[in-house]
Amino acid sequence: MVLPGSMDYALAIFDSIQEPPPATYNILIRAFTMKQSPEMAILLYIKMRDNAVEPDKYTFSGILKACSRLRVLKEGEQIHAHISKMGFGFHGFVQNTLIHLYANCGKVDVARRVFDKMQERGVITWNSMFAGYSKRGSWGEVVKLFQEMLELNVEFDEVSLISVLTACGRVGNLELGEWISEYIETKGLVGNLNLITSLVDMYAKCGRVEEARRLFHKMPRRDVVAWSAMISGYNQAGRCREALDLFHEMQIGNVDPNEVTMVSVLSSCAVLGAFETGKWVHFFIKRKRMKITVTLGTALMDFYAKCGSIEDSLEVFHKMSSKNVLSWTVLIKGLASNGQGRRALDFFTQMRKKNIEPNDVTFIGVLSACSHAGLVDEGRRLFVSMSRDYGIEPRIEHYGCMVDILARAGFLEEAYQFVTNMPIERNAIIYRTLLASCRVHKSVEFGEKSLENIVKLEPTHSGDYILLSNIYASVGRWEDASRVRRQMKEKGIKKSPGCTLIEIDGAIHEFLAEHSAHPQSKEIYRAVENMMKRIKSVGYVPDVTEARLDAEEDDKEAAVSHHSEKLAIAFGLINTSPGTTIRISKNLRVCSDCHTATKLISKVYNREIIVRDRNRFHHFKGGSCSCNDYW
DNA sequence: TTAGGGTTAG
Repeated sequence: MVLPGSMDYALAIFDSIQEPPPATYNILIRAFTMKQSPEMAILLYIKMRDNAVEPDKYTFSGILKACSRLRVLKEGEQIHAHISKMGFGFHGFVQNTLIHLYANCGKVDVARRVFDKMQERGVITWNSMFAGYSKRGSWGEVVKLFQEMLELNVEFDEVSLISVLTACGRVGNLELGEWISEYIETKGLVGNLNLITSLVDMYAKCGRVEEARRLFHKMPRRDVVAWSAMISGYNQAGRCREALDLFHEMQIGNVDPNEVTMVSVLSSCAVLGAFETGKWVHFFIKRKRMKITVTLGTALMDFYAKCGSIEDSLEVFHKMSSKNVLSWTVLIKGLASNGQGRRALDFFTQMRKKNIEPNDVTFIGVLSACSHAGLVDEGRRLFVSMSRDYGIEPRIEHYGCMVDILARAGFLEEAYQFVTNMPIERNAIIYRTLLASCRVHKSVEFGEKSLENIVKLEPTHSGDYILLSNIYASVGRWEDASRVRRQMKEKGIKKSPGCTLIEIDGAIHEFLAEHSAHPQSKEIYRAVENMMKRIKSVGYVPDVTEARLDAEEDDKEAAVSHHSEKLAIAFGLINTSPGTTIRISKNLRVCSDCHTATKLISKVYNREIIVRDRNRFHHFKGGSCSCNDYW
C-alpha cells in the first residue's frame, strides 16, 4: 500500500485471505482514497457490506473521506444513514469526518447541524467547521465561531489560528488579527511557518503591507506559498511593481513558483500594462508545463485584455478546458473596453446558451459593452432584464453604466432624470459620469447641475471643476471658464497629476505631468517639442480649451506639453522603430486634446499606439482611433 | 488502520 504505483499487490494479498476481517477492508479503503482512486474505495465498502462484514468505527472515517474527495453527496448521505443505524453516530472521529464531507459537498449548513448536535467537540471538530466555512467563503462565520470558541474557553491550536487569520484578512478584522499575532508571539509559535504565512496574508489583506513584509523577511525559510502570499499582498494593495520585483527575487532565491503565484504576477502585469513581462510569464507557464486552471486561465485572459491584446485573450479563452462565470465576465469586459461591444454581447448570448448564470459583475461588463458600442435600447432592455429575469438588484455601478449609456448617446435630459429617480443613494461618480458626457455634448445646463451635485458629495475632486471649465470654454464662455478655475484655486483644490506608464524592453517607466525625474528627461522634452511641431505642420490644432486655459493659468507657451501621456509617447518614439506598437496606460481619462494629437502622431510617426485609460482602450493606427468616445 | 490548516482571477 505504501509503495508507489498500483495497488495490485495489496489487492492480491487481500484476495488470498479467506475471510478478511474489517481492519483489512479499512486499510484498503483508506489506501485507495489516498492513491487517487476513491471510486475503488466505495466499491470496496459495497463489497464489505455484500459479504456481511460489520464495519467498525475505523471504516466510516475512511469511506466518508472517499465520498468527500469525490464530492458524492448521495452516497455520503447513505453512509450517514448506515452510521446512525449501526450506532456510530456519536463517535467523535466519525462526526468530524461527516462535517468535512458535508462542507466539502457544499452543504455547510448540514455540517453545522452535525456540529451543533455533538455533545463533545474537540479542537478538530471546531477546525473542521472553520474549514467548512472557509471553503464556502463565509469568512464572517469563521470569525464568529472563533469568538464563540473563546467565550466557551475551548482550547484552540495552530490549525485553528491559521483558518481564523485567513478569515481576518478577508473580512479586514485587523483587531482580532493583531490579537492572534500577539498570542503567537507570547506562546512562542513563531516557528510554525504556515502560521506565519497566514499572518503575512492577514496583514497584507488588512492594508498593513509593511508589517507583512517585515514578517516575511524574518522567516527563516519561505516556501512557494509564503512567496505567493506576499506577492499577492503587494498586488492587492495596488503595489504591482513591488509584486513583480518580489517575483524576481523569488526566482533568484530558487523557489519554484506555482500556478497560484502566476495568477498574482499576471494580475500585476495587467494593472501595470506590462505587456512584454506578461508575455514572458505566459511563456514561462508553458515551459514549466503548469496546469492552466480556471483561475490561471482567467488571469491570463484578463492580462491580455487589459494590455489591449484582445485576440490573445480570446485564444486563451478558447483553449481553456473549463471556464466559469468569471472567465466569461473577463472576456465580455475585455471586448467591451477594447471597443468591441457588439461582440461582447454575442458572447453574453453564447454564455446564456451554455447555461452559465451571469452575476452582478457580468452585467457591469454587458452594460459597459452597450455604452462603448452606443447601443442605447439594448442597454435599457438589459438593465430591466437583470433584476426581472436574473434576480440581480442593480448596484450603484449598474446605475452608473446606465447613466453612461444614456448620456454618452446624448440623452442628457433622460440621463439626469434617471439619476434623480434612482432608488438608491447617489454618489459623486454618477454625476461625474454625467458631467463627462456634458463635456462631449457641450451642455452647460446639465454640466452646471451635475457639478452642483458633485460638490455636495465630494468637494475636493479637481477633475470635475476642470470638466465644467472646459464645457464653458467649448462654447466660448471664457469668463465662466476662468471663474471656475479661480474658484478651484481659491478653495485650494489641486489638480491631481496625470501619470502614465510605458513599458519598453520589459522595463516600466513612469511619467508624471510636469515631472522631470526621468534620467532621459531632457531628451524626452525635446522629443515632445519636436513631436508637437511636426504634427502641427501637418494640420494639428491644439484643443483651444485646454491650451488657452492652461496657458492663462500656468503662463506656459505650450500648455499641451505637460500632459504625462505625451511624455510617454515621446519616450516611446525615441525607443522604438517605425511599425512597432507602443502600449501605455494612464491613470486619468484620455483628454480630447491628447486624443486628437495621438491620432496624428500614430500617422506621422507610423506607430500603432494603444492607450489604456482606467477602463477603456484607444487603438490609434494610421491617424484614426477605434473608440467612440470623441467625435 | 481513524479527523482539521497557509497563497490565486472579474
